[in-house]
Order: sequence, then structure tokens, then C-alpha cells
Amino acid sequence: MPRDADRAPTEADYLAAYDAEAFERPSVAVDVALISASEGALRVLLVERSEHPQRGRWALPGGFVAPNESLDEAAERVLAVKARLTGVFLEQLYTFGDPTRDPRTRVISVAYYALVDAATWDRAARDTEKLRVARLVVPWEGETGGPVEARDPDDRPLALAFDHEQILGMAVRRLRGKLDYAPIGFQLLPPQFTLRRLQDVHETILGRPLNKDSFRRRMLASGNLEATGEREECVGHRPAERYRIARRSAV
Amino acid sequence: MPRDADRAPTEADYLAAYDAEAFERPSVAVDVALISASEGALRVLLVERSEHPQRGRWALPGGFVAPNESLDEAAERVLAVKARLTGVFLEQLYTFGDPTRDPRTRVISVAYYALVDAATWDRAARDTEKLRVARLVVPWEGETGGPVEARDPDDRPLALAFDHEQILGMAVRRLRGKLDYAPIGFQLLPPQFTLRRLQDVHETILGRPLNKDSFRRRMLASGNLEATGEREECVGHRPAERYRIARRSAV
DNA sequence: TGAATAGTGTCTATAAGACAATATCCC
DNA sequence: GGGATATTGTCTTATAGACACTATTCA
Repeated sequence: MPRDADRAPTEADYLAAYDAEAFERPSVAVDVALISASEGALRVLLVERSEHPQRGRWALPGGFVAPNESLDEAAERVLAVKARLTGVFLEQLYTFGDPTRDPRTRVISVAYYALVDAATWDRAARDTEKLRVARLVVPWEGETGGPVEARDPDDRPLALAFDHEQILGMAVRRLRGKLDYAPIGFQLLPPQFTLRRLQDVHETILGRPLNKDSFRRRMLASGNLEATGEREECVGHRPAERYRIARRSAV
Repeated sequence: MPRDADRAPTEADYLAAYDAEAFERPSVAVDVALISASEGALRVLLVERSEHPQRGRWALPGGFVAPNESLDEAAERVLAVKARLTGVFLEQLYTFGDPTRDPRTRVISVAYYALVDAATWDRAARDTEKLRVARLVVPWEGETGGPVEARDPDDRPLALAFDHEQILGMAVRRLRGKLDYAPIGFQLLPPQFTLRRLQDVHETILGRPLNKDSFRRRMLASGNLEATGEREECVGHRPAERYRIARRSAV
């Protein structure tokens, strides 16, 4: 890491810094990676672009930020309008501002990610012409980072619009990083779930198998789970107990 | 976490989502928390506002994003112009977009944090009328989060402008969260340093004492450090070996 | 020589991984 | 009863915290 201090800023630098209010203003949008997990893979909702630019490519649902709404509210609105979902887990991810990321004009995108369980998913976003639930393929391990691929149900790659490949890569990296210390695994499951299903979700996010015993101990010790007393039924083997998120999450 | 699916979006929702290009565009700025550590406390560079709004209050150095620069470039420019620093560690933090955060007009701020060692600091930003190095007081433990206070050299609180108290709080929280798994502690130290100085930095960031033995073991095992063979001099006690960042950081 | 901190070695407590044994359901 | 997975218990291993001890420099 070089530390070249004391480069003398030019007059132009000063002008650029102080007169920026006169600059042309960029458009600001939010793009939401709505993520779920099923059958061992992460899934994401994509929208086919019907207009130029990038017509025919697949994009994250997004929209421009209205004058009187906060960024969080804009993201919630996008979810409500495009996926018909409200009240889901939603968190800001990163802001993408390369001047050339949108060929039309300068568009700065504040990316969000949202997590839902597969059941809610099925109600909200069936596969249609314009809307598709794509499977994510992560070509890197751990928290290396980098773009990820989206595949259709026949395992064909979907061409993503703009820099949405990067946004999805960042989302997966964030998920992997937060999973161990933040209570986010549950968000991909229905209100009640067995420990095995929770482990499935963790393994899907991390892209690697986990030790069953250690996983049980960690989860139960975390204080984030609460036994319901109920059990699975009709499963062809000993039924597992169902858990839910503890009211006082953590200690 | 409620999961109220299926609220039918109104026509107005659709229009808001799709006609947003016609919206008035917000201004987009970057604000940089330039952070250092010395004498057991985190320090941050603040600029006194000479204009309304919030005249007389202290703000993070910032500037509007120019049409042809990326967000990272804008943050680098702000550092070069206001602190005369280039090549320092710089990373995007979070984007603040409350519609009322700036009373003039809608300003969305992409916040960054930068890390420098105290020596570079002293060269770059002496205390002047307009520029001040403030001491940060963190009124919460661990990664709880929340606003932090800035104090002047006489320990008097400095009134911060806009939501910069929140931005600083987010910066401290991010630092605490990343410290254990990302190589960022070195960024607050000169190119060569002893393990004790590194521990000082970690304790300052975390706001709590660390176990000396365990800290040594972890740091040396991380593979991020490289012994220089040199030692301290004239220290009135056994001189410690100096280390630097390993060329191949981590494995 | 003594003050002060660097660096090493050992013991203990805690958490993760491995493995075995038992429990419980449906067929 | 047999298949299949849940759940519990024990053992081993890695890591963090605690503490004692030695090493080295300058005053």
C-alpha cells in the first residue's frame, strides 16, 4: 500500500471539489437482489429487459429513487411492485457508480439484497415471460468475490444486464461473510424449520458441507433459536423437532 | 420479521416505478471519514463549514461526484484536495439517502472511510481554523452501533453537521467488524511497526484490552506479517522486532 | 544493577470435528 | 422388524486466555 502524501492539488481540483453543485446530476436507482435457496442452490429473481439498452438481457428488479423517499423505501417499493412482496428482510449492499455502467446516462445504483423463503417465493414470483427465478452458480470459493452466473431451469446461462453480475457477486460474498455472525440463515426459511433445513441453507450459501454436530451446537448455543415442541410428520424416519427464531434474538 | 406477501401494488406504484426517469435528480456526494489512531483513541479529520446550512458545524470532508468520475475516484479526489493525501487505504462504507438529511436539496451521500498512520496524518492535516483532527468517543460496546461523538483537543464536543455522526458511527462499527478477519490494522501504522504498536491499534479500534499472548500468536499465524530483522532503538527496555506487511498477504 | 518491556513455554478452558450409540417415526 | 434420520454422549484436536519465566536494552 503506497502512501504518497503531499501531491499538490491543482486549481482544477479545487474547482471540481467546490463547484460540484453546478455539475449535471446523475440519476440514482436502487437494484434489489431478491434471493432464496432451494434444492441446494441460491436463487434470484430476474426481469427481462423489454427496452433498450440491453434489451433481452436479464436484470435485477430496480427503479429510480423518488424525490421524497429514502433509499430503503425505494428498495421496499421495488420489491412491492415487481415481486409483490412486503416485510421481507432487506439490507443495503453496495453502491455502484462507474460512469459507464449504463450507456444511456450516468446512473448510480444503490444495490440491496433481500431474503425470502422458497414458499413465499413461489407465491410471489412464478416463472413468466418477463420474470424468472434463476439459479446462481458461484465460480469461486469462500469470500474470494467476483461475478456469479445466473442459469435458467434448463441450466442455460442467462445474459445479465449492466453490471448486475457484479452486484450478485457482491451479494453472495456479503451473505457468506455475514452468515457466521448475523442471524440471516432463518430469513431463507419458513417461520418454522428443522435444524437440518437450516444447515442445508447454510451449506447452500457457503457452497461447502458443514459438520452436523458442530452446526447443531453452535445454533442452539447462539440463543437465536427456540424449540416449538412440534415435530415433523410423515417423513419416513424419526421426525425432527421444529424451531423458530427466538423472540429475544441472541443475548 | 413479518412476511406479508401479496399486497396489490396500486397504479400509482407502477407509475412511480416506471416513470422515475422523469423525476428530479438528486445530487450525489461522497463524504470521507479519514481515520487514524493515536494515544489510545481514534481520530478523524473534520472541516468547519463556512457556509449555510449548518454553518459553524463540523463536517467530514466531502464533495459532489463529477459527471465522468467513479465514486472511488470522487473519494480519492476529496482526499487529495482536502487532506493532500493520495494512495491511502480507502473503502466504500454505506450510502445515506434520507430525503431530509440536507436541508438545501436532496443530497445522497456515498460515505467512504480511509485509514492513515498518525505520522502521515501530522504532515497532511495540521490543526487549523478550518481543519481539525478530532478525537472519537464511542458510547457503545462491541458492534452495537449508533452515533459517536467527536471531541476537540480540550475534550469539548464538536457539533457535527448533517448526519455525519451516524456516518462516523457506521465507520467505527465497520472497522470493529472487519478487524478480526481483514488486514486493516496495519493501515493505521507506519510501514514498519512492532507487535505492541499493532496491538495498541487493535485495542483502540475495539475499545477493549486484548490478551497479549493470544494476539501475538494470531498475528504471526495469520501470515500477514513479515519480520524485518530490525529492532527498535533507544527505548529504555528490550527493543522489539519490527514487522511489515507480508508481500503475499495471507495464504 | 535495576527498570521496563520483549519474547517463550506451559497449563487450562473452550469450541470444533469425528465417531459411536441410542431414539423415534413410517413403511 | 427394517430403513432412515434425529438426538445424545464421548473422545480428540485446535485455539484462546492465563500465568510464569527468561531475554535484552538503556539509565
